[in-house]
Amino acid sequence: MQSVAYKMQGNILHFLFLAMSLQHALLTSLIEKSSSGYELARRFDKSIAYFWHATHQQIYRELARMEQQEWVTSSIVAGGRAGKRLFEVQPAGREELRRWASEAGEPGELRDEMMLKLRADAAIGPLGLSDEITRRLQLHEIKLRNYREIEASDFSEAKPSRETQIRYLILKAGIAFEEGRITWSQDALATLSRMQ
Amino acid sequence: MQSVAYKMQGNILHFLFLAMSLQHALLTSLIEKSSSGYELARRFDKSIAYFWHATHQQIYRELARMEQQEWVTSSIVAGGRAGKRLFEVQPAGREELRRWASEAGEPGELRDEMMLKLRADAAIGPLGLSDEITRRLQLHEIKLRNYREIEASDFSEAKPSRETQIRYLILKAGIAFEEGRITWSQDALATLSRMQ
DNA sequence: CCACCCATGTAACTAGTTACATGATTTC
DNA sequence: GAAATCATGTAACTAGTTACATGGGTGG
Repeated sequence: MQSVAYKMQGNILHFLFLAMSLQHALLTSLIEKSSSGYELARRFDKSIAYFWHATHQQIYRELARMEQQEWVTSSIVAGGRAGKRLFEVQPAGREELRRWASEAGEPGELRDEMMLKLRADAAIGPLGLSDEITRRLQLHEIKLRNYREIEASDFSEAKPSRETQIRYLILKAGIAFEEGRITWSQDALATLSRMQ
Repeated sequence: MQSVAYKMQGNILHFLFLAMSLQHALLTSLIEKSSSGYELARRFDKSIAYFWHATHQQIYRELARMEQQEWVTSSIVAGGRAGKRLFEVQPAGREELRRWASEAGEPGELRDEMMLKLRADAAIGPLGLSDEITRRLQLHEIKLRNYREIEASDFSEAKPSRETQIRYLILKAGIAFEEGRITWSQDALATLSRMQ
């Protein structure tokens, strides 16, 4: 959250803030595998989507910024489709990733609309939220099943590598989160039906 | 997430999207108690801050927008400090709150930087994240203790009202979240130290 | 030849953050 | 009379969203 650099743009002095994380997520993803913006967007949806979503527009914008800062370079792929560019992380990008990782940060917020809707229900009377809670409960159950499948297929080795163990930790955070939401949703449904 | 209205502004036709939630959080807060923007910001930090933070600048901006839409009105307080305005919710505001509550929505994302840092650690080698995880573990423990105190003081009645039961549900979501993070952090610390 | 996926991008917005600014009232 | 708190706001940014636009390649 501290400003660490500034530059001129037009006539306006302005500060760059370096608590941004989408860039760091992309750097990590590109270190794992150099890719085009499109591939990155697809992979992001699959691997980071446990806890984050980003649109392709955002990703292209951040890639352009990172290229300006020389954290990544891009080159047009010969054999690929017209215009396809391969992004690769440069030493400055790796450096930045290390710097960012050692920074302190805030734990993320929960930011769940349902909590607001419950407050509204308490304030202006029954709003019939049970259906929506049931819908969400099902979504959480589907997510949890997916995670459990990944767990069974990717993390059952006897002697997992360091990398595998870390990726498992991340998955377990997702599993715990979904389980928590499921338990809570069931509690909420029981409470609401008891009161109706 | 659907567009439901449009209007002219300058020469540009543009759409209004009504999935916004800060306005609905403020409407609920104002129904509970009509307040000035300043009081609202303080109260927001206390009651909604389990899962959401908003700055006073954001709150004043949304209050101005809601006044334009006639969801709230404001009047200068006679006895108060110079310029103090009391905001009150109008029927259109209550109507809007009901409409929004019956809408379907997406469950919130987790969006935790630490997961990204762990991925980076897996990709470019040990980054020494244990200290930061320990720091966060302590933050979660403090939050949990606070929630447990609120639980003991506000939610021990034998026959809680509907409103109290709903507010307790919201608190329990916060408690479950913090407990989940604590358990996960301990697991992560154990895994990292085993590998080091 | 048509639909679908790959691939890149612009325009224009809404939401959230940070810095700066001002002044009144209460408390010590 | 100085510091803390109450109270409102502007300016200027960064982050994220939605709509629109374009075109090539692949599979049926």
